[in-house]
Order: sequence, then structure tokens, then C-alpha cells
Amino acid sequence: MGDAMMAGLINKCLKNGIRITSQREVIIEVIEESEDHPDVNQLYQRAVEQDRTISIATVYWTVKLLEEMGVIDRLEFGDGRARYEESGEHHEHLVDVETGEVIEFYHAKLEALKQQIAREMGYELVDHRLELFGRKLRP
Amino acid sequence: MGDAMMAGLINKCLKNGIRITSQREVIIEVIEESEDHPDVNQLYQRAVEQDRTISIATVYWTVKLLEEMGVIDRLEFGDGRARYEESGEHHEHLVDVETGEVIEFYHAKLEALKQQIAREMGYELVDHRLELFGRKLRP
DNA sequence: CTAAATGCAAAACCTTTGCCTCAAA
DNA sequence: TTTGAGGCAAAGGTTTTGCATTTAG
Repeated sequence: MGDAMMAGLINKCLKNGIRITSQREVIIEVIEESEDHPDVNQLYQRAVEQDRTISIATVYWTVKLLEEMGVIDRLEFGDGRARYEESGEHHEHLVDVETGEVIEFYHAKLEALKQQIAREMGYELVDHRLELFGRKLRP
Repeated sequence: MGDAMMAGLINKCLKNGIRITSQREVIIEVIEESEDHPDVNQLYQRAVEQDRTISIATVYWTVKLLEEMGVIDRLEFGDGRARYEESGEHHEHLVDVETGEVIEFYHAKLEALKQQIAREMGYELVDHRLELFGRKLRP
């Protein structure tokens, strides 16, 4: 197979017609490789390791742009900072209140129920935000 | 019936043994009378109408205290500000993305499902946050 | 070449805090 | 009286922005 099937954030960005600068390449790569849900400062720290010249202002500009294009999602876990992740299959977050660990999950029934509730109230669901906060049960 | 049945934020505060100052009385009354989900600045504006001497710092101190006592809830709708409401029967929020209006709802099935999901993942649900964002359907 | 992106520093916000004064209980 | 509360202003942390410079396309 050729390049036609290539996915990845960079390609989504190309499709959106934005300029790919060296800084954006690094920042986008950092986001793609992150398994956690980094805030802007974490993205900046990871990006600056690969390119000393990147400024945090550029990281702010970039995440704003990527979010507007819909290729990343902004998350909020209640501390004052925005966190980001590549947008992909839909999933929710469960935050372990003791460790701060964030566990992703998907639950079809929940998806359906949210849609249904909105419809029952006379609304078309365009977005939602759900976070569960839990404490690990003793087995 | 006598005073024994009195509810209200002030009484909850008295039960918690905090000092009821004139400023707190005003701020608490403002929260009780608010039908919306005001942020700190809105609470301050409404409170200062009744008592010019109230400072915004006192509003911050007070909402922090009330939240710790569990008599009000802190909400976040994605703009950078915390919003508050008197805590009562549990309910969720649906935000009309066109008007900004916030509609409260309660859905037993949803409550049960959240608990169930957490349990399935090996967690005891201690808190959660859910907001739906929707657009009004044409009838 | 030219519009768009970067970097820097300043500013804008929201929230917290130190400290002295004041008042509730 | 004594301890908690209030007010002010400064500081903290995150995010945005104006502007001169650089660069991708």
C-alpha cells in the first residue's frame, strides 16, 4: 500500500491545509506519542527536549489550532489546567482520586443513554463531558 | 410546626458551627436566591448590591468554605471560571450551545449506570462530572 | 514574494494568600 | 476577650495577545 492510507495527526493537518512548520511537527509528534493526558506545560517540556527553540506560546497557539480543527480534544479534570489528547474513537475518563491516574473507557450503553436523554429533553447532543472519580476497591 | 424543621443554607451552616457574619449572610442569601449557576464574580456583584463593603476575596473564601462543608457544589462548564449552586438532590446539566442556558435534569438510569461502570472497573464511585451540550431540536 | 507562524514579553484572567484590622460568640 | 473572619493588595498560575521577525508554500 502506498501513502494514500497514511493516517496520523500530521496528515490530518495537511488535509486541513495548515502550514507544517518544524515546531508544529515536533509538537504534533509529542501529542501523538503521549499515552497520558498532558497539559500545555507538559507538552512544552517534551517538545523543547527535541527543539530548544520552541516557546510555550507556540504550544498554546498550536493546541488551540489543533482543537479548532477537531484533531485533538481538550479535557478538564478540575485542576485549573486544560489537558489534551488526540481525538479518536470516543471514550470517557475515570480518574483515580488516590493516584491521579486517568483510565479511559468506552461504554456503549452510556453513549446511547446520553443521546437518548438529550433527545427526551428536545435537544440534539452536540458534545458532552463526563468524568468519573473513583477509589480503587479492595479485591 | 416550629423552627425545628427550618432548612436553608444558613441553618446548614449553623449546624456546621461556622460564624455567621453579616457578609456571609448576604453571600449565602444570594446563592440561595440564584436560579442560575453564578460564578464568583456574579455572586460578588449581587452581594455587593446589598452590602457595599463586601470584597471579592470574601466571596472566594466563603464559597471555598461552603464547598468544603458540602452545602454548595462547584461546577465547571469549560470556560475558565468555577460556577456554584446550592447542593441538593442530585442532578446533571445540559447546556444549550446556542443560548448558553443551563438546564438541570435527573435521570435515575444514568445514576445507576455510572455506579455500575465504576464498579465494573474495580472502583467505588466517589464523584463524577457530567455535562451535555446540545442544540434545540425543531419540533 | 506574501501571508502565516514564531518568540518574547506584557497583559489579562481567575484564584489564592499574607497581614493587619475588625467583630462574632 | 479571643479566635475566627474581612479587606486590601500583592502574588500565583494559566492562558492570551501585540508586535517585530522569520519562514513555509
